[in-house]
Amino acid sequence: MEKIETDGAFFNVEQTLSCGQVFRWEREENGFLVHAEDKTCFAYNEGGGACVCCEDGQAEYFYRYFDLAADYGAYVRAAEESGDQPLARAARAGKGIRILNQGAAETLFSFLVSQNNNIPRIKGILNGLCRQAGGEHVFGGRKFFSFPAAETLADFGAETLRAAGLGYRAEYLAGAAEKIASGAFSLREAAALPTEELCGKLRSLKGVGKKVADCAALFGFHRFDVFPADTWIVKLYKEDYGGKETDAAKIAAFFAARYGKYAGIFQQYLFREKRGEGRKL
DNA sequence: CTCCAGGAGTCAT
DNA sequence: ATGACTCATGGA
Repeated sequence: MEKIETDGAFFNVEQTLSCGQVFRWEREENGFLVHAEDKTCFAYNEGGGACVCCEDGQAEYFYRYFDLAADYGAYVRAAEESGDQPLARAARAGKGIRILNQGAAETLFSFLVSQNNNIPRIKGILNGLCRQAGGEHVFGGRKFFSFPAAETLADFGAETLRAAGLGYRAEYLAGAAEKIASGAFSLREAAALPTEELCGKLRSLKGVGKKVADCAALFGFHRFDVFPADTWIVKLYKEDYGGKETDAAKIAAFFAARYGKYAGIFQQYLFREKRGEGRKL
């Protein structure tokens, strides 16, 4: 077992996990189990610090996963000095958020499932998919299910996915998995594209619209220059920014232009603040 | 019962 | 370019 210890001033595990960027995690007694692709770790805050425990040889993976090389104090400072009061308040309250480096495929598939759905149910569906289609891996002597490979999801097919509770999204996931598995869609090539082209390529997949593409770009490709606009952000825009647009795409463009290279992380501060901390996930 | 959830595709203006 | 309608599913 390996252990990463770091300062907790700008790394709060609960905030990082509960702000909607990741679905595969569970609260334990003194921390959180976090599942990423075919690995699991245990993360917690304690006495002003943060710790991540993982299997031997995975420290580098999780160091990058939690984006521990980046200076999130600088993001918080930028938000506080922006003169944007709702943003400054949200950043102060959520200063422990970090944008994870999740696997591109897992992120894309997860946010395909997320459309017109709620977070507890998304978590349930994804856990079910892992149990049915994912392999097993071990952490701390316990067995956990991995996120399924695109090939496995493609083999499952739309009917099986529909039975797993995906509803009308089953065809979308099956189609995307098939294109990725066959090589017709290359996530590796997509990763080399500038953000706008990356989003365009993602949106060429059926079922991937503006919102899902933005989430995949931010959470799966670590592009901070997008601002995913969901129903909560629309509400925030109307109530706290006095905006009069109603189209989510225009609202996303408004914030993306406003916040530039910080749009993604600022979006997480605002999303978490608007959705509220006390919510059961 | 209706409404909503980290929306997107399709078709009619 | 914009607007309504529809697409499963479960919880409130």
